Amino acid sequence: MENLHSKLSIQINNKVYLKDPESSELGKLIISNSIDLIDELGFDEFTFRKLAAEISSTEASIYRYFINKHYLLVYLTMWYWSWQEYRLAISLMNIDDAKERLKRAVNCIAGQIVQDSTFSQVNEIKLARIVSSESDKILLSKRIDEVNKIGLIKPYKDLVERVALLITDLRPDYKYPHMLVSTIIEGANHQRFYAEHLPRLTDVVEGEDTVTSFFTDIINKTLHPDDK
Amino acid sequence: MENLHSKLSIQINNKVYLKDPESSELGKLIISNSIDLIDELGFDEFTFRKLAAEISSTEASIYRYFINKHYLLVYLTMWYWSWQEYRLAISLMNIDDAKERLKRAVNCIAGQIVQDSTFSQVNEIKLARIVSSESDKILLSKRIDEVNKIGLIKPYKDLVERVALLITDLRPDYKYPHMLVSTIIEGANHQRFYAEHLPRLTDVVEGEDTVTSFFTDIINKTLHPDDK
Amino acid sequence: MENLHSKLSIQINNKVYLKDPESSELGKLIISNSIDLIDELGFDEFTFRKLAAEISSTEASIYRYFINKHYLLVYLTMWYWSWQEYRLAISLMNIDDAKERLKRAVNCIAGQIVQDSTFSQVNEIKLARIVSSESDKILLSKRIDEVNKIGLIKPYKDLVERVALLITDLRPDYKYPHMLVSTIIEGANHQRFYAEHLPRLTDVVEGEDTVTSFFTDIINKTLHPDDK
Amino acid sequence: MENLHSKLSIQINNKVYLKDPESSELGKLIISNSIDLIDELGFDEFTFRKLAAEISSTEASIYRYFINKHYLLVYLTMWYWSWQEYRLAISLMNIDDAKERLKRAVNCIAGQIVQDSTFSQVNEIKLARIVSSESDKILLSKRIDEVNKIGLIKPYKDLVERVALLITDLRPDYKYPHMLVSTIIEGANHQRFYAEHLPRLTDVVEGEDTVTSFFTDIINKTLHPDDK
DNA sequence: GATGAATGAGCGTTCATTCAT
DNA sequence: AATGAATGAACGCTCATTCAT
Repeated sequence: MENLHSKLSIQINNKVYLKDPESSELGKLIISNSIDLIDELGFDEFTFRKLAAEISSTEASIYRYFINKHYLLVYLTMWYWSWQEYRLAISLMNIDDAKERLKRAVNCIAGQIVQDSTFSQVNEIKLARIVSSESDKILLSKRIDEVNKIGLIKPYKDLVERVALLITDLRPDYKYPHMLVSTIIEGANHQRFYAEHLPRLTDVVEGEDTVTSFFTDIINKTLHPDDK
Repeated sequence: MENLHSKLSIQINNKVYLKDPESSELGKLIISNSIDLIDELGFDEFTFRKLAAEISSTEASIYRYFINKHYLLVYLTMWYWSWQEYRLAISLMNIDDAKERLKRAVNCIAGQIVQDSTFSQVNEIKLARIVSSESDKILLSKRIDEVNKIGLIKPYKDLVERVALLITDLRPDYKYPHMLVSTIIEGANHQRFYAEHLPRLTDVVEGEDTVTSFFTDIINKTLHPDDK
Repeated sequence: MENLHSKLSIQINNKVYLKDPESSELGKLIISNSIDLIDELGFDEFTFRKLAAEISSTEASIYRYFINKHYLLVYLTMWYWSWQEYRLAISLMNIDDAKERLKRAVNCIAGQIVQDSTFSQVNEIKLARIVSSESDKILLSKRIDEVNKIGLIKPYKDLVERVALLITDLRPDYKYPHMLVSTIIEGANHQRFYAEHLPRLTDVVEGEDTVTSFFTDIINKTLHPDDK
Repeated sequence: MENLHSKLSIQINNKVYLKDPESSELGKLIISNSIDLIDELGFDEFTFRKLAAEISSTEASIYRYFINKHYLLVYLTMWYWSWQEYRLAISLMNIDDAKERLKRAVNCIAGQIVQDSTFSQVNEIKLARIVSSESDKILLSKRIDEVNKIGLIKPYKDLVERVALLITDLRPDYKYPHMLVSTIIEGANHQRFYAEHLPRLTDVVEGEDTVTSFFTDIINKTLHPDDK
């Protein structure tokens, strides 16, 4: 497992940050506390001032690491998608059956997140909640082209691509693999949020992971129309 | 058609505003110019100060109508969903076949928006783009519970409900009609945005409305697995 | 009593208001509700907007009566001092002994206020509390000279004068009758406030009206040094 | 005198400020100029914006030192009372006779203020005038309990206590020492203001410090009724 | 005479950011 | 490398006030 981890370790494009937060204690504090704080306040209410107060440091110090709070959010989001791809890679190891591979992938991207103890300064559950509710502020933002141009969306596109390939492996003639994958990823995020706040937009069934069931059902029917 | 319009006219919950913007010239200016400005700047950069400058009025005057810019966005979004339901109602008139009704509904909610000359101060194309990229700031916001409690999300929930019922009409045993509908509506919004900015997340085919095709395909296969 | 009341009825200098609030129902509403509201919020937080909301009228309507909120406070305060002088006049009727007259006067100006049912729209207890804590904003204000020039402080000066004369009647050689009276009036206000909020500045004795006792003691000793 | 000063230097509760204004040049500018400006404009017209313009700095910089202008006024007032206690301490040094001690104390608290060159950035004459006319905005304010709870009124209460003890030394049986002291302090402030603006409330005698004489007379008669 | 609508002005506050140490 | 101090700029909001009806 150790060598796996090192092989698959999470690499973040160095254009998101000015100084790698992994390279110092303060940097790690910035990461872990920003996750807590954004989860608690929402991204709009989150500021470098509040973060600085939280870690007993100063705004100026945080600016050493990130140009602005938008880029910090991009960093967290990229980390999350990279981690998701890493999880997926592990989940697919030594699995050969295309159907089973896809099933596992859907579980990864639509299923519930659990804490991963490999990365100590990251609370993956909170981070998933942040990505859920705030990542649209990156993906649908006016700044998307600028951010995309320097490659910061790559981890997300890679994840989508990788799952899309699993679909193509299974059904080479299916015409919309990328749309299907990105719709599932983002739809799952939304549905989990609605389950808590706007249940009339969902069909929650007590005691099962309705979100996963829903998307698995779609995948099965969409890709295996004549299977039976 | 005239009497239809009056029957189906768009009513907005009066808790979103302090003073009905439909009730005065200034109010209408606020609506039409806020649509232009939010579309141009994005909601984060949009401020009452800028809007006031645009309509040669003052922030104080705008505050007579809306508590803050968040509620203005809620107003616009509610208007949009109400208008969508109104469009849907028209599109389904005198159509009896359940399959055809659902097909038309999907076209409505996933299809491209065109300008509607009935409502002069609203540019529906820009508004659709705003709802596309900013409505998550309402639906996924920390304030959702407060906003939902006073009934401001009702138009969206009603729209989802109405389409979900079409699904139930066709397949009474399908378990996830609401999730399917809300996923389609929001997925379509995202996909249209990606088509322009992040094509690797989509599967655009030149010369066809890929988004509609994609979701129509899902609907068909998900709801008619053994039809043919 | 009726003719007494008419003789001694409270006349307010007509320069404080634009339109006499006694002359209309709305005017009376303005008076009674402003007393409630200033007592509740403090004068700084009190605004014509809030008052208008309270009486379901508009700011513009209130401006028909008073130039601004400062003058409304002056009105209330003048009313209060005039009412105090009226109370004093009643309390001294048919009393001839100079000592007794002074004693009653001190009771009037330093004693606790009770509701007077003669003036229905005025809650004298609340008004006394307002005068207590806010009248310094008139008497010590930068605008005092402007307000004083048009005679708006007259009721207060008249009250002080009248009590000072009682002192002079008793001790013609006492040199500081006005200072003594104004110090007592204002001191009593402060002491009552402190009794509630800053007891370390007072010497409250359970079960007696310490404020009155304190000032009565001062009066007695200051004016009767060789009485015994 | 030097070592006395260091012993008795003025310490201000650090809850009034965010950053100690004594700790920087800007801080000292804030103090000295706010005294000038409040004295000139009155506290209501005084704003951080105007102060910032005066010292060629920005509101933001001032907010580094004080939460809001109310707390700045509390700071100034506390400083004033601490300074008064310091003056008193000096004035009583090596004086043993209780009567003489009290007499000096009354001179301190009721007498006229003169400039003290020890504290360069503070113009004590202006500050005294400010405390005179504005301190009631602290002591009688709706916020008094909040301010008192965190100890910001302590300097005033200490000063009152200290003088009250002198009274008790002289007349252990006198029942209202605190009321007498606080009445004198505040009465003196008012009387000095009236002498300038509302002479009919006072009994000014040309060429003597009437305010001091008046209160000294009260003290003497109130505390030594049978002395002669 | 009373009100509805609108507005000019300015306050308090916070933010993102820079500079000097 | 990290921080303390300072600041320019703008935002959100409210107030007092006026005008037209």
